[in-house]
Amino acid sequence: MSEAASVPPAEGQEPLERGGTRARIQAVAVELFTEQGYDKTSLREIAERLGVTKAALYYHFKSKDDILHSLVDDYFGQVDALIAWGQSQRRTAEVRDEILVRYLDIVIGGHQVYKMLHQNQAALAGKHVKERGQLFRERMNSIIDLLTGPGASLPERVRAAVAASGLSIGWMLFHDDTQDPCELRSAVLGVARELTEGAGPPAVALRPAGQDQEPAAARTRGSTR
Amino acid sequence: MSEAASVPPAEGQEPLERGGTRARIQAVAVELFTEQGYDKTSLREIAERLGVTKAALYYHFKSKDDILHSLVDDYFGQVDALIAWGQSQRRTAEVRDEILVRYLDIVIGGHQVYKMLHQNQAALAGKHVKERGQLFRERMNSIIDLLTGPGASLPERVRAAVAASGLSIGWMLFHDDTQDPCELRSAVLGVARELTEGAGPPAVALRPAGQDQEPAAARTRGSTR
DNA sequence: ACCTGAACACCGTTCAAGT
DNA sequence: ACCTGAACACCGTTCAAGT
Repeated sequence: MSEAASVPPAEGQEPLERGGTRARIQAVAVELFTEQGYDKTSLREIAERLGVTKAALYYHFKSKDDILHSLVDDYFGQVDALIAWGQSQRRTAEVRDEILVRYLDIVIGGHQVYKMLHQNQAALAGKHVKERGQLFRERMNSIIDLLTGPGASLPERVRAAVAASGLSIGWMLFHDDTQDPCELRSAVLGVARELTEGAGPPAVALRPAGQDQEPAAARTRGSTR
Repeated sequence: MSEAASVPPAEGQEPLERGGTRARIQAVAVELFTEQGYDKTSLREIAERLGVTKAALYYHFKSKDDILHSLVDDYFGQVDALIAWGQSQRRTAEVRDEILVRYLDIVIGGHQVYKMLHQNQAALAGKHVKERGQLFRERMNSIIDLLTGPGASLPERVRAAVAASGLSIGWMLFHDDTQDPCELRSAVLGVARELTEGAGPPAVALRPAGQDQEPAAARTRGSTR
């Protein structure tokens, strides 16, 4: 049932768990947090489903909050890696497009966790509003910077914000209803691309002026297929 | 401090509150729910801030959940009214634009409550997932229908979804940082308009073909100023 | 190393009782 | 009509103790 792959996974900063109880706790937690919400899920429920006592959970995690944050770290770690990658690249249209694609794939891959996080934003915001609570906002601002450049105007930044958050919103909104995820991926990506193309540092005209035939019509409808 | 207007407000379906204790509870609740989150806010805190006991709150509301839902009803009532209005109108480009404007103004007017609801989505999803929990999704689907028409393709529906949710996301994301809300309103609205123009039932060409000068350039950048 | 049993303060909710 | 005081089951957390 909860058998790991035959080759042991590369050891991260977490101590390697042999019995896998820690991972089983995470799996049950992400399921219940998504179904019922973080605060409505009690540690007793998690413990009962695993056949242990409440107190046993405290051997593996410092607190209930710590379980949630172990999940958060996994997800935002991917986003942070993407942002770091983007910051190391030159600011070209190709890189900006690649950021959209990679960000969408992170959202798609972490669909379950992302949905859970999105529903439980309040639980992420601790009383000490120093680091937490602004998790989404911080990342979004970094992504906006990558998509526009530092000195962009407000309308340009709004376009980038709607493009990036539109990827996740669009995916989450239609994912449960669609029977063709591939088509949805293309549609969502198409909208985001449309909002970001022509963004970035003010470029000189690339094509010699003169033959601007049918420039609007081709962009208006989603021609991703 | 908490003095009502001199002219008594029109009586709704709620029993008219003379002392205004009920309204005071709502005001304190919306504040604390936004700051700390629904689940992290205890009834004791609300009661203490009002100088009453916990049990006193149960005279005005059936439960803690009931306080939250009284706030929800106020907000979604406005959205439902907009949707009903939209459904009674003809499906023209003007009506679709008016829907965007009115929806944005609802978001702006209910900024505080909207932010609170968005952060506490998990609290809204009861265990009985019949009516609740899908509050946002239901409304969004109705708005998408109004902006596109029933037989729209997936890319068209995604465009409308990103446009509508972009209004609220864009507003929430930049509102705290901007010092010119009017400029932000224009920028956000501009992006949404760009995503919805050309939507709706397949229209015949409105202008006689022939003089399509510079159609794309003016639309590409936000020319709201 | 991994888990239990019992205790702690706090939570939402109820209800008889007061004015 | 409006509110209190005391009780209820449940929650997250701790900790000495077991293997």
